Amino acid sequence: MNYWLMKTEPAAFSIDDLRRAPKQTSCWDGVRNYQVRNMMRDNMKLGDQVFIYHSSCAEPGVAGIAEIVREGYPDATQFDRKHDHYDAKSRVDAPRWLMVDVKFVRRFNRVISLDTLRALENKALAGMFLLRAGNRLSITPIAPAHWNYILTLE
DNA sequence: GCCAACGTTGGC
DNA sequence: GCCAACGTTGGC
Repeated sequence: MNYWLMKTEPAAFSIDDLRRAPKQTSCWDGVRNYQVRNMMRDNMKLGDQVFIYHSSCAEPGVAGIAEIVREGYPDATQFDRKHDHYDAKSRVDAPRWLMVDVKFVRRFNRVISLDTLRALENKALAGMFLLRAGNRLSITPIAPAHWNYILTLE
């Protein structure tokens, strides 16, 4: 099993929105980065566990856990002319962008803040992808040891 | 709102 | 294939 971290802006879609969604499940659309697309296509598997990370908000950090319940399939928004994520260069018979479905697992009792994670970047969380300078990927892999350590921070 | 980082685009 | 311009991300 693999572990991931997926970023979302809580003003747009938060861990609570996922908890309240039908079947507590949502597609994860809008990815328009090839590295992230490739991870969705090649590496994200059913049952993989995901940290839901809140970005661009008062307290950026890990807010809870979700699970992959459907592997990569075409992101419908790429073909919707009225949608912000419309991609005129993508073709229905050769979709450029994928999404996965995620299901709510649980919300943390408190957000494990970016500050908290940063304080450990040269210690228990050395090499964590999220903490690398300039990292802007909306989905990053998490090492199992880091996953387990972060759980102890709750 | 600023700005550093860095991915993407497109002219050459 | 190079690289300047441009757009986006996301913390602050």
